[in-house]
Amino acid sequence: MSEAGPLVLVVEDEAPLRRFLRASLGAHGYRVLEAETAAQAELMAASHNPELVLLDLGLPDADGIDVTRRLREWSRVPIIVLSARGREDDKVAALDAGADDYLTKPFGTRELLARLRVALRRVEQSGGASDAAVLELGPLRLDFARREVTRAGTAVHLTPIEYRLLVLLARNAGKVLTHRQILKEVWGPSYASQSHVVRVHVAELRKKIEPDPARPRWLETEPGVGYRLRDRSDE
Amino acid sequence: MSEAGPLVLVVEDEAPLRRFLRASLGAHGYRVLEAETAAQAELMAASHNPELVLLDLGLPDADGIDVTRRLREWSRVPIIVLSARGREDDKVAALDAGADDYLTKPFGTRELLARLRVALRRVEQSGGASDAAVLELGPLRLDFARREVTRAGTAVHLTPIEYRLLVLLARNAGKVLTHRQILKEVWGPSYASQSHVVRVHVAELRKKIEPDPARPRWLETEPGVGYRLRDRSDE
DNA sequence: CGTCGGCGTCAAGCGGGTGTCAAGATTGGC
DNA sequence: GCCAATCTTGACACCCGCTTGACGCCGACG
Repeated sequence: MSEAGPLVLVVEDEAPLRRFLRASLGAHGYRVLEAETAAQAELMAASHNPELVLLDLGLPDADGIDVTRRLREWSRVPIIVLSARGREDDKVAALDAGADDYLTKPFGTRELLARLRVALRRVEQSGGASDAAVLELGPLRLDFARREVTRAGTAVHLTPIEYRLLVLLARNAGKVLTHRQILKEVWGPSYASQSHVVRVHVAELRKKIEPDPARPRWLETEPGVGYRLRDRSDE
Repeated sequence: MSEAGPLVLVVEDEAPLRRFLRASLGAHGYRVLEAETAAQAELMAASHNPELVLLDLGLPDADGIDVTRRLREWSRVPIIVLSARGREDDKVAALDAGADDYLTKPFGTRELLARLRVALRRVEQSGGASDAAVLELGPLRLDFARREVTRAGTAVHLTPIEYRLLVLLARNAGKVLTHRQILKEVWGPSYASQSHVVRVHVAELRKKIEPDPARPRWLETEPGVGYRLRDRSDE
């Protein structure tokens, strides 16, 4: 049950402190990413999408406050600033730039970990409100948070597999998905090549979302390849 | 544009500091509520539903950490703790009890205001996910502060687990919560995959809040996924 | 013109998830 | 230490939904 803990990006140029943070966080189950410069930090934040950033203000190549501001242009990841500077102006500047917390060195490990938990606790309970909550395709409407599908305003009841199938197709609307892709995503990697199951469930799905299931207008068959959910209405 | 600012509840027993906070906050556009004791604080939090709480740890009638914990049983309002105690253990205890920030006296006004802005900024962009003191869903009415549930006007007695279960579902009304989510929130992270317990308690809950428990209209099950509490009354 | 392979449809059977009840186990109050 | 309330655990029946197989249709191709 020891699954991977939250991913934390540590931005710190001094090697000893960096090592210390890596050890402390690692010992408490966090996965740690490290960056030594502002440039590195932004790259890693963009590519690895960490769940929290520990940011030292005293970086060699840029001011930490600028790093905070630039991160905030596209990300809401919690940022905890670590700094040797204890001046009130520095704190205010960092916090107003978008930081979530500010610790002055030297700080206690237990306090750092507690403030880390606070930041992570918050993103958790605010939930995944960020990812696209609702998708509209012609008369179809998928509400992922509610796990609810409506067609022309009326609710449609879908079984678990039908729902997963429709979500997969809708997320790739317009694109053709092969039988193999569909099996892998909906049924799991172990189901090798039983495309018959797919056909049956596609038929069920068509009965529920197509005006005339015998002549599909939305969920089209690409013979020999797979299926596609149209994203445009007209021909 | 100068509408009434955010409502802040100041919990502080020393009159001079209380006056100072009132003045500082008032000067920056905040509306200020004041409480001198833990008992007062809880009452005012429940009745006025402030957008932030400034909490002194050293209250005459109760420990501030207990106040935090009790507030967290029904509210997610940001709590910033002010304390003369600078010991790391105190900070960790307060933060883990549910506080969002911890300032050691003496603190600078500008830093306090900055940390206040951070806390308020967060609730703002998280989009106010149902965070009221009392919630109404069809015939159901949940009073979080009083820990009281009524259905069609008559009080309903709920066991601790039933109550936590209902609160969780109500806070996410309309959304589907998976068995795993429910277990983690109500029973704790250690309970891995014992969805059987959930079923039993959902059944108990239905007996108490559903008109016809055999045919659930509000607490619906999403087969293979989890449960959902309806927020819309219609069919 | 016949055959073959891919696709859609239907029905049957089975398995797993769900609801329900009741018997222990546990807790807390007096 | 006992009683009441509550939570857990197990057993069991039910039912929905998934799978599987059979069959017909249609176009491709020899």
